[in-house]
Amino acid sequence: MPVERVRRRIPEATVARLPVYLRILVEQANLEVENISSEGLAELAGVNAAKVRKDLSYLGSYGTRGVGYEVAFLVYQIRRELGLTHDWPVVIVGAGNLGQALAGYGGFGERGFPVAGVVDIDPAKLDSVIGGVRVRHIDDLGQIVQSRQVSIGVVATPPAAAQDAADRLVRAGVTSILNFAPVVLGVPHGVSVRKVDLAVELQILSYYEQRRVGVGFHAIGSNDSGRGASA
Amino acid sequence: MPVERVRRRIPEATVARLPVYLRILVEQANLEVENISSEGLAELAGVNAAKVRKDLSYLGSYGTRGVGYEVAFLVYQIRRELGLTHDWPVVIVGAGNLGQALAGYGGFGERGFPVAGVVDIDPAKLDSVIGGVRVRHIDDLGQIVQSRQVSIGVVATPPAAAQDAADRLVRAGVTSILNFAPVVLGVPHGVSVRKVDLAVELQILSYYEQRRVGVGFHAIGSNDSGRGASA
DNA sequence: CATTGTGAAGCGTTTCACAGCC
DNA sequence: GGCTGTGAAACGCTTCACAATG
Repeated sequence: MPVERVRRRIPEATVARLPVYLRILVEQANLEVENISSEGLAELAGVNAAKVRKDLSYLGSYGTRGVGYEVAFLVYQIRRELGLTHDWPVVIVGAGNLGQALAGYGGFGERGFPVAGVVDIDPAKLDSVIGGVRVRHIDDLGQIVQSRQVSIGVVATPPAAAQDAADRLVRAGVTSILNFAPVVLGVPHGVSVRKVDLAVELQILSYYEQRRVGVGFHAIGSNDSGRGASA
Repeated sequence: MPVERVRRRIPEATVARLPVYLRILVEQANLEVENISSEGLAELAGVNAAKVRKDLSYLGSYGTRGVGYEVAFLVYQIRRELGLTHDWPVVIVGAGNLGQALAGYGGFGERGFPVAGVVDIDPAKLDSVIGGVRVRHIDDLGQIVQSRQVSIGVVATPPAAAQDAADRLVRAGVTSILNFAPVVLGVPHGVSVRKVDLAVELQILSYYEQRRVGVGFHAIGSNDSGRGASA
């Protein structure tokens, strides 16, 4: 067992940006870029350089004054901090339109989140194969979670079934949920939930779109990760 | 022409929550609930009652002390404020896995965002019909945007094509973009962008999941809209 | 001497607490 | 009496500005 050292508490807003930095740094590494300044990374991430420096400072002092940050090293540090040193198998509940698209989308596994299973409550959907995974009955959830050590579940059901899906996931032992259903999930204390809600996103855009009429401007923040309007 | 009255500036964080309140209020209206207190709405939305009151106060003083808020009236006011009094046709760029799922997902149109068109650059994808809409070539974008008065575009392309998609959308006259590609889009000042990035969401969950090991607790915020861990 | 790392100021959001009102 | 509306306090995040430094 490796000894866990004391972990600094990283602000939520920073945690939400680290994945963005990570993606950019990996791209830069592929382009054989060895060093990057806070200024350079900020540009690519669409944020302010001071923010980049502050964010990275939570990981430790890994930059070199006058030079910048070593790309490969930063990639390593961010991966470690985000817990991306190993895979996190996920289980998808709901084999409808969205569940299928998610399971079929290869990017999941590539990025360290292999689909350990797809389950549905509808017998008609069973045994079809999506993205190389056979759809199983929701009653198999516990077994899948146990055997594959799943700790992240994805709710891709219709709204009416979402709370039940979440309850089942929690009962099966899942402690993080990514919710695509337009429903506020109730989960026990200690379970993390993040939601992705298309209608909400569009309605937010609608608000700024409406304001645009007769006004000349608008800047718009976004999902924690600070992307907005930009040039 | 209706006279536009002076519009209060609503904080971004509040704008992101209004769609959630709206959805809940519509549900309550369907359940024939006539009045709701800030406490009640807060419970259903998974937020604090004071926040609900402050949020709603930006719309005006529409509550009744000692009673609460009239559900139907609030629905109307939030709709108006969000610009949901008319439809906002959207155009989807990218007819791959995700683009198809989005176009096929009926919820779009129902919620006031009918799919005015789906375009792709790949000739092989043309003319297939998704969700009742025929896939057209990306060169038709301008024509679609013009004729259908589209101001919101959805980028559902692979990452490498996302910036080009955004550029084309902007050239066609779109002023709001919902981006599903894991890429930071550069857009001219005045164009709103919101992004939905599955990998980022999963990586954020990974962070808290990792922290969980050996610790006993965690609360986790989310996409501007304040859903977190709860009981 | 370019660039990091970081106190301190600034700003937006949340929460408290209570006066105001039905 | 119960619940809203809102100043004011508390909090967290962002940005500034500059000393530290390879």
